[in-house]
Amino acid sequence: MEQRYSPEAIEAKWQNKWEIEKSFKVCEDAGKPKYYLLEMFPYPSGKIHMGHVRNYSIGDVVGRFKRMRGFNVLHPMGWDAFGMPAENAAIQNKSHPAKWTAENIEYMRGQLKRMGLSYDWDRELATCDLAYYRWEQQLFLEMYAKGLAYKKSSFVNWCPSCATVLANEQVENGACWRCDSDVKQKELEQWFFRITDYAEELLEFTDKLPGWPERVLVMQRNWIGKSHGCEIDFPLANGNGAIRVYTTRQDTLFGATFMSLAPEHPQALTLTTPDRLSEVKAFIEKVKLTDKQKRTAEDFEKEGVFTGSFCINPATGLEMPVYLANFVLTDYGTGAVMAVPTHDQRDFEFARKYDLALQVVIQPEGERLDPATMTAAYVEPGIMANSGEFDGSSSIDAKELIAAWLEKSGKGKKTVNFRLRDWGISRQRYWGNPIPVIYCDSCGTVPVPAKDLPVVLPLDVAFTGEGGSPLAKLDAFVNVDCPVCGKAARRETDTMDTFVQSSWYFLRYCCPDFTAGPLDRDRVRYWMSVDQYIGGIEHAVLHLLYARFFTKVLRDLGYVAVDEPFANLLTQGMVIKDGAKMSKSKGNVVDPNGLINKYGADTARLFSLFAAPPEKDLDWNDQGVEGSFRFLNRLWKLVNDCLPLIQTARPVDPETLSDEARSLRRLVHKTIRKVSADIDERFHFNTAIAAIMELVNGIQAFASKKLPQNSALLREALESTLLLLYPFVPHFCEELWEKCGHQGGIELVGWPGYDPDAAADEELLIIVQVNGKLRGRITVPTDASEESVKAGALADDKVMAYLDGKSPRKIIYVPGKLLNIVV
RNA sequence: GCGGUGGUGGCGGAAUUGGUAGACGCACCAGCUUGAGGGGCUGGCGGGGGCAACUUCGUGAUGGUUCGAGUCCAUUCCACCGCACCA
Repeated sequence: MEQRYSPEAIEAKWQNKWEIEKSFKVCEDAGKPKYYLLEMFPYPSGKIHMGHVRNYSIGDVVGRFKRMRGFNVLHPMGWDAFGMPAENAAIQNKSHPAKWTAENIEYMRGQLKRMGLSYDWDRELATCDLAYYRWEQQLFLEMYAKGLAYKKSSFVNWCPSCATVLANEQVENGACWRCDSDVKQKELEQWFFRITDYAEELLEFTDKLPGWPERVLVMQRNWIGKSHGCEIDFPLANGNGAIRVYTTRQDTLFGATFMSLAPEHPQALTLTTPDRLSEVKAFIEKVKLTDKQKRTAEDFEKEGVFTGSFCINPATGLEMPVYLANFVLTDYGTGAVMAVPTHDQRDFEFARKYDLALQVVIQPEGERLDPATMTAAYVEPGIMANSGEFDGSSSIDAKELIAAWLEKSGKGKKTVNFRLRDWGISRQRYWGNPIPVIYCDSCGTVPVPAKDLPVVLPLDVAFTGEGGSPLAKLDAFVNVDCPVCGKAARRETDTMDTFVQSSWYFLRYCCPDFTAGPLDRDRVRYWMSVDQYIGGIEHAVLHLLYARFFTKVLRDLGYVAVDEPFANLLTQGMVIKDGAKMSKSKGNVVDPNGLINKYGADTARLFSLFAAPPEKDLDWNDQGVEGSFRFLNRLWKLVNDCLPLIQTARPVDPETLSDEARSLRRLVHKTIRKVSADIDERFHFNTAIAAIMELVNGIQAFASKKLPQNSALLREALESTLLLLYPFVPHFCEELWEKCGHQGGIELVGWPGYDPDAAADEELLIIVQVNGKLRGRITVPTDASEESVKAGALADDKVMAYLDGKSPRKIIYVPGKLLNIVV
């Protein structure tokens, strides 16, 4: 009779059943509320790690809970399958990225299935499948037609190790986000997505995403980097044109005494006088060779070179020497800065070094700055000085006044500037989605006509590891007739950034089998937006910004009806062990396979959910895993011991219960109430599990008492426990549920409701304080009046001792909770 | 420097609206069970004092508001994360 808890057999049994019956397959159903639940899809790197276990365990609790609650839950899974590691592995193993990727997917799919995750596997997709990326090519061409995809020559971030371009978002501390090599600057013709067209809306909607963590929104706002300022033209002294600057400090205009240009500024060389040419060229070369990270560090020595030219301050009419300066960034504002050494620290240091003029135009209140004795720039607000008609007003007002004066006089205009740059998507790599474009000597850049799509990524390619894209060496791919004029032309050999694929995969999940276009508008309309998205914080800017951009573009192309893709975002914490993030290099990884082999998937899931709330870092602890396993064993034994009682039990009759029995039943219904709220409202799975553990402790204590056993109550208590625990440990609960004599599975039963009467307290514990300190506890009937509670408290021996004969000055009563006697 | 998050027992963490600080679990200690190991069961477990009932202190620090503060306010220290020469 007694049977040990053996997860291996149980888990295989239920996983098999779910697979055969396609238990989690969904389609659109107008009769049910929909719930789109999504976890960030993995890169098929080889095998899953603990971060995946945690991410997908969190998701699965939500999915199973929502299904029990009657929602039509879309819960898909797929593979972010293009990318560099596949190519690198292919070079190393003399294999093929397609083979490596397919094998990894095969293996990792098996691992996910062993975790018992409730995905609709019929919707599985891999971004490297033609059935996926072909539609992305169509979307690219639609974006090209609208001017949202374009090509330009620019200085780009170049990773020499990966031999490819990186987006700004993929450069971390001047190094490649993937391989950590130093990133160099290189001038290349590149494809871009015009994300800057959406900068304003992307920013605006960060205030309309209440379901997102504040820090992610803040990071996105900072990344977009909107600022208000002015563009001002400084005429050249020789009368040949002007230099345009961007500034947010137009209030300091009268104090601008020289001009600083980025070394890459297009006017840098044309402004250089012949006598200065060799020195300027040497400076530009030097800056280009400097590592960008070092160059943009705050403490990097400010250096520059005089071009020999002068421009005119449009406010003062004074001549200003034009310098090139290493700290001026070419891709922010206009790449030219009006230098105000008295009120900007960088300009101050620069002016001191090159002995340039200083003019104070903002005086702190009650103080007079003297340029001769200043040791640092004064950057705070103050009173305007040396600024003509603006003298005497506050510098805060002067910002507006001078902006208005510039506009009126035609010398400048108010403008808004963004830090966000367009998204460079060209990658000089093979394992990606080919950019569907042809170059013709006569016709220029020609998009591949719709009838010729898709551009299939050829598989018969050699992986030598020598520089350059393998595609460029494949004549059969490169050489093509121009679709316009028919003459010999060349294909684009760059592929798209893998972040393009992950920018719309969640839309394709709505209709993965659709063959008439990228998206089935009706099905997308039914499912979108994603109700809950769950993933790592590392994508706070990259993926989550690109996906928002794509959703807005696809909305404007008529494919989707929503403004934002993800209504609620949960960023789960990292998995930590021995004080550091789990990683191969630290040698502190716990292999999910070993864990599942030893304890089963249910224990792995339970511990990863119990040890910390989802958004916090999880401190991995092998002994803690033992504790979770122990709990399941204890419950297993308890249910099995009670089976004979359960199987013959009738429904509970509240009228016949003893005091102990009513008390246990109260615990059952209170626990249902708490667990429901913890899962649904707060995603606090750790406290939900703790409450269930308390319930099990209570049931066990009751069952072990030598009381006449109440089979009806035990049945209600244990079966409620199984229902509550099901989202966390589904195999375990299904198995015991079946043993209790039920057929058809737990999800059909639905989430248990609680009986308010059964959960209601019969008497109340009132905390009695004297002067705010705990001095006694009294129990009173639930309907006790304030007067009777006060009388009861004052009559309490301990309370009386503390009152020491003094009469209360004031008595505060919090109904049903607490009484504070002030003396 | 700017922004965000956090600081509670030996450890992970509870305390949802300002109302019993330390739920639940881990580790540890004692006892029972078992041939031993393992496992299981029972009890204890913030610091100081006391045989004990009990008492006193205690949520990074300092001050404040309040009958009452882990929770609110001010100042401050520390840790982690993100951004950072952005004109």
